Order: sequence, then structure tokens, then C-alpha cells
Amino acid sequence: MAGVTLKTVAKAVGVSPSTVSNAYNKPDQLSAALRDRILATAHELGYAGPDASARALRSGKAGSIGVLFTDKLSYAFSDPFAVGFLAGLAEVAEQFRTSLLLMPLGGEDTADNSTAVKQAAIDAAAIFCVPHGHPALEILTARGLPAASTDPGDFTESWVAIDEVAAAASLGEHLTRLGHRDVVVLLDNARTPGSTGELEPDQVASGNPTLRLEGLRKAMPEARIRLVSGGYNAFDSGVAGTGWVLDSQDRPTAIVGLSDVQALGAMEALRVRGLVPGRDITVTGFDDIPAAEQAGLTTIHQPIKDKGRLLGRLLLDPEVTERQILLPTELVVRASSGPAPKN
Amino acid sequence: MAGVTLKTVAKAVGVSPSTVSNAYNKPDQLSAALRDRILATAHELGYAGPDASARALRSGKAGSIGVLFTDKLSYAFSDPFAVGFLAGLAEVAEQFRTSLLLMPLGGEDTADNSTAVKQAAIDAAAIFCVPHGHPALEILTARGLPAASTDPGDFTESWVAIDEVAAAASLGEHLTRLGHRDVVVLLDNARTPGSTGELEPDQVASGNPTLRLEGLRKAMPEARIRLVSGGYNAFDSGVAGTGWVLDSQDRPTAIVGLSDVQALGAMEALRVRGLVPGRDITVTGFDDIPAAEQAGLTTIHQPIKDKGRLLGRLLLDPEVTERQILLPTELVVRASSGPAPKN
DNA sequence: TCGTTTTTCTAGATCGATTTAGAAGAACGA
DNA sequence: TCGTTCTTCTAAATCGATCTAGAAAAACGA
Repeated sequence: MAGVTLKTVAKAVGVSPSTVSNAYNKPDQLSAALRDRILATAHELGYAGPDASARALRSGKAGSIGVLFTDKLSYAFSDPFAVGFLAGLAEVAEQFRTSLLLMPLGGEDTADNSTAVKQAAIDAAAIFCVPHGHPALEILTARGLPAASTDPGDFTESWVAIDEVAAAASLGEHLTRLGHRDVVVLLDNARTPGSTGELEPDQVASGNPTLRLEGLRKAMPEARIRLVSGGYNAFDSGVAGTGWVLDSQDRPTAIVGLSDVQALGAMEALRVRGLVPGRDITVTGFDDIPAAEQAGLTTIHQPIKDKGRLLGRLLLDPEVTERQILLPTELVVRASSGPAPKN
Repeated sequence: MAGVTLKTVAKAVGVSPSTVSNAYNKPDQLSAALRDRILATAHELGYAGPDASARALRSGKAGSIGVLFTDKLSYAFSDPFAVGFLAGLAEVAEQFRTSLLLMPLGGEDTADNSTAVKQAAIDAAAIFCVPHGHPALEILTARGLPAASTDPGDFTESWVAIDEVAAAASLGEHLTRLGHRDVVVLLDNARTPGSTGELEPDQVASGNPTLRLEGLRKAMPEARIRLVSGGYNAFDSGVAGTGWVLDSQDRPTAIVGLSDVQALGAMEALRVRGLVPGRDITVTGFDDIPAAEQAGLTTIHQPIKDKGRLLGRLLLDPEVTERQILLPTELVVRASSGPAPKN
């Protein structure tokens, strides 16, 4: 059972290794009778087919694309937005008979930690919401693999993205129209994930968050905008961050979650305190995950599954020649946003 | 840039390939000065470190475990239950610096289609809700890799599971107590995924579904139990299947979804027709995903994230010596189940 | 000073396949 | 019948590393 290789099979059948290889990979290169005989003895010997690593080495194809999936792999799954992206990507990967390799990035920011990214046998890489400047991205560039990102950064030629600035601006305009001049932005804190409290501008992870803030500031030039974090991008940190804000002396009139999961956490924190979103305090999100609709959350819709699909095709489908794709977004106004209370 | 290998670097520095290899893998085997020199020239030459496939071939370790994730990879992501499992698994994989390789199983049931499973460079395999007898499972056994499953089937020595029969029975007892004698079970149909309608017993995918049905039948010996499918395991097929049932002349008093997503679909189908779950028709689920609580769905709770975590440790943590782990379940009664209307 | 241990480095085999170039034989056309 | 083409199969090189065993040099102890 153990140690059965192409050679073993070849010897058993009495043919050359090349022929056995051809039996698996190029059926038209040998007679059907011989092929059947080879496959039969292979089965008898318990040979499960050509070894994956050896094949990958020799042929230079791994048959899989790597996915750099947010800073913290295990957290990513708690955000339906991220999962939607993965679903779209998986759909395309499935079509192209390609596997998806989810790689942990390693918590600390030392290059040594991204071993998975260094050692992964992959043909290409998909990058989803990885903060700019993350060491794993450098490693990826060093490897010279084709890569596509959800961020129009400077490190990959290919990307599928939305106009983050414009989208955030449309949200900001909505808030401005409603009279909000005192806003708290709820975001995740990559540096010190555990702590809850106000953030300095330089603590914001570069990438989407920066761009969204930029758009918001542009559309709300006269507003006071504070940054608050409750930790990682998750429901719980939305609850925590909002709780911290609400229990302070200085409540804003609106809370802008930089993701829907955080915004939903914010709504929960309001509910616990007997406050009604949209009446007492406005809450908005970003992404438009399914739960946002049920909760009546005002948010920015973006076609996330398409994002995954297109990014997959960028990497796998040779017929797709565009390298940079911008997807549309839409402001979806629901009950969680309302006019700012007059004081 | 292209074609830079260990050898190239070795030649450039003037040392043997072994030494360059050691510079990367066994830093204590050479002087720090030489190591720095090697790493520096490697960087200059644009060498990104040892090739993954070659390393995997020689050392026999791929650094990743394969995930057989439900029949249809792209559908799996729409079920929070499946995602929860993956989150738990990813958490452990992350700890052990191991990547997760999501492998498409291939739609049709021909062995030829499971190429990914054949060719994947993996050290072990995690099997989540794959129907018994799926060709991919045979291939996996043939490869002789360590594997762990969520089903206590006969093909893997290791598993993490719940007592499906007992759990389903407790649900059945609940329904019996409430007076239900006419039940429709809502399940997914692996054979002909597209169609909506009644299923013959032999069309039920063996694995979890069979066991749950067994438990249900055991606890409801006097009830009429019909099987209905709306397609794949998804919200939409719950809606479709239930719609088909409700629009027929022969309505049951209870609808048992074999997963929460399908049960939630059933509730939606009721809502559309102005029916109230638990009053007009009882609806139950299975799994207890977060949305179930919000919707007030009576269901069976199982610790899905732990399931993923434990399965991961079964494969990765040498300190875990148990091979078979049974997790507890709990019947959670909510508003969606109520007494059967007397006729 | 000499034998022993430790450190540092290397030669060469090996992992398990695929690929290229070409040999041997069969089939074919004229 | 002879040269040509097609089919079927093979020998040997190669993919890019890691590993084993051991050599050379340095450090050490008495």
C-alpha cells in the first residue's frame, strides 16, 4: 500500500513509467487495451494516481489559487459579506476545476509569520480586504504570481472593486441632508484589536477604511467625525464600540458602521438601551448583507457575490481580458436613518 | 527574475545548494554571517524562497489540509451552519499554520469529475456533510490520507459528530407531544436538485438525512411522514418545497426542515400566504443557526463551531488522541412550534 | 601537543512524477 | 515492393528542492 509509485505500477505491468503517466494524463497516446490493463493493476496495487506534489513540481501547475482572506481568517467567516465574496469565488473555481487555498496570514506583523503564503503551492492569488502594506502582500509580489485584489492598490495589476470614496460620499450626503453634524464612525482596529475606544486617524488600516473615511469627510465637510473601534470587524465589536459611545457624555447623532456587521452590532447596543435606530440615533452600515434588509439598516449595497465571481474569472478565465473592473454601488435607505434631532 | 532557484543563489554566493536550503529551513546549521549573506543575495536575485511544490515533494508535507465541503461548494456558503463549521476549522488551522484547501467535488457523480480530490497536495482531509458513497470519498480512501468526517460513517476512523438519531428523536417527541400526526419533512435532493415535489425514501441522500429521518420516525411511530424537496439545501428551496406543500390539497400540521435554512424558507412561504408559524402550521429546523433565534424557530442546537474546531484538532493536534467525538445537542423550543390544530 | 568534540559546510542520492525526442512496428498509398 | 505516415511505446533528462552521511575546520580539554 505504502510506497507505490508510477514506477512500481510500470514494473508490475511491464511498461515504462512514461506510459503509465500517459495512461492517466493522455489517454490517446496509448492503446485502450494497455490503458485498461495499467489502470487495473494500479488499482490492484492500491495506487491512487500520480502524486500531487510531484505532478505540480514537474508540470508547474498546482491546480489551486490561494486566497488571502482578511487579516484574521477565523474572523472573516463571521461576516456574511466576506462569505458572499468567497461563495462567488468558489462558484467560478468550481467551474474551472480549481481548488481554493485559504491561507492564514499570521497574526503578528512579522514577515516570518506568513509562512503559509510563502510555502503555498498555488498558481495565482486572490486578495480580499487585506490591509495595504501587510507583509504577506510583499511575499506574494516577490513570488511573482498572478494576483487580483478587491482593493485598487498599487501592488496588483488586476482588481475588482467599487468606488469606495464615491460610495461613502453618497452615504455622507444622505446624512448631511438629514442634518447630521456629529458623527461617530465605527471601524475595526487592526493594531490593537482588543481595546475599545477612540482611534487616532493614523490607526486606521489603510485600504477600504481609509477610502471610505475620505468619502465621508468629503461629503460632510462641516461635521465632527470621531473614530471609534470595538476591536475586530464583528458584530460584538459593533456592540462594544457603540456601547462605549452611548455610555459617554458626548453622544453623536449618527453612528456610521464601516461594515454592516458592526452597524448591526450598533443597533443591538441601541436596542439594549431602549433607543430606537433612526429616531433617537441614526445608524448606517456598508455592504448590504442579507441581515441588513431584515434589520432595516440604511447601507451601501455592493454586488459582493459578483465581486468574487469576477475576481475568480480574472484569475482563471483566459477570455476575460479586462484587468480592472469597477462595480456599481447603491445607497439603500431604510428605517435606521432619520433626521438629526434638533437641540 | 524567472528561473531563479536554490542552485542559482548557491552559485551566486559560492556555496552548495544544501547550505542555501539550510539558510531557509535550519538557521542553526550555518553561521549567522553566511546566512545573512545568502538571504541578501537571494533577495537581490529576486528569489522568493524555496519552491512550494518541490519542498512538498521532497519533504512529504504539503502544509495544508483538504476540505470536502458538501456536495456543491458554492451552495455551502449560503448555509451559516456550514460556514460556522468552516470558521471553527479555520481557527485551528490558523493556530497550526496550516492552510485549508477547499476542493470542488464535481457536480456529476462520475469518478472522473473529482479531479481536485485526486490531485490536491494535502496532508489530510476534513469531510463535511458529504453524502455516503460519493466517489470523492473512495478516491480519498484510495489515497490513504488521514481523514476525519462529520459523519460517523464507516469510511473514516476519525469523526466528530452528534447523535443524529437521538437529536431527531427529541424533535419528534416534541412534535408528538404537541399532537402532530401529519408531518412533511423538507430535505435536499441530491439526485435531481432542480425539481420540487415529493421524494421516495430511496432518493434521500445517505448520511445525516437518513439518520435524522430514522430518529423522527422512531419518535413519531403513528404519524404520517411525507418527504418533500425543493432542490438543494438552501433558503429558496425551503420556500419552494413548502410552497408546493401548502398549495396542495393535503396540508400537514407540521413541516420539519432538515436544516435551519430550509426551515426559514418554510416560514417565509407561510408568511407570504398569511399563515403564522406555530399557530397555523408548526415549523421546525435543525442546527440552530443565529438567524433561527431571531426568527423564533424551534430547532435542534448543535455546537457547530466546536465541531469544526475539534475536527481540525483531530487532524492537526498530535495531543488529541480520541478518534471519535460525540457532541451534545439540545432541543430549543421557540414560537414556531405549537399544538396541532384539532380537526 | 594530541586526540576529541563541536561547528560549519558539502557531495550526491532522492522525492515522484512529466516531457522531449525518438525508436519500433503497423498501416498505407502508389 | 518501397518509402511514407501514423500509432504506440520508451530512455533519459528534468522539475526544485531536502536529506543523509560525512569531510574539513575550529574549538576544546587535559
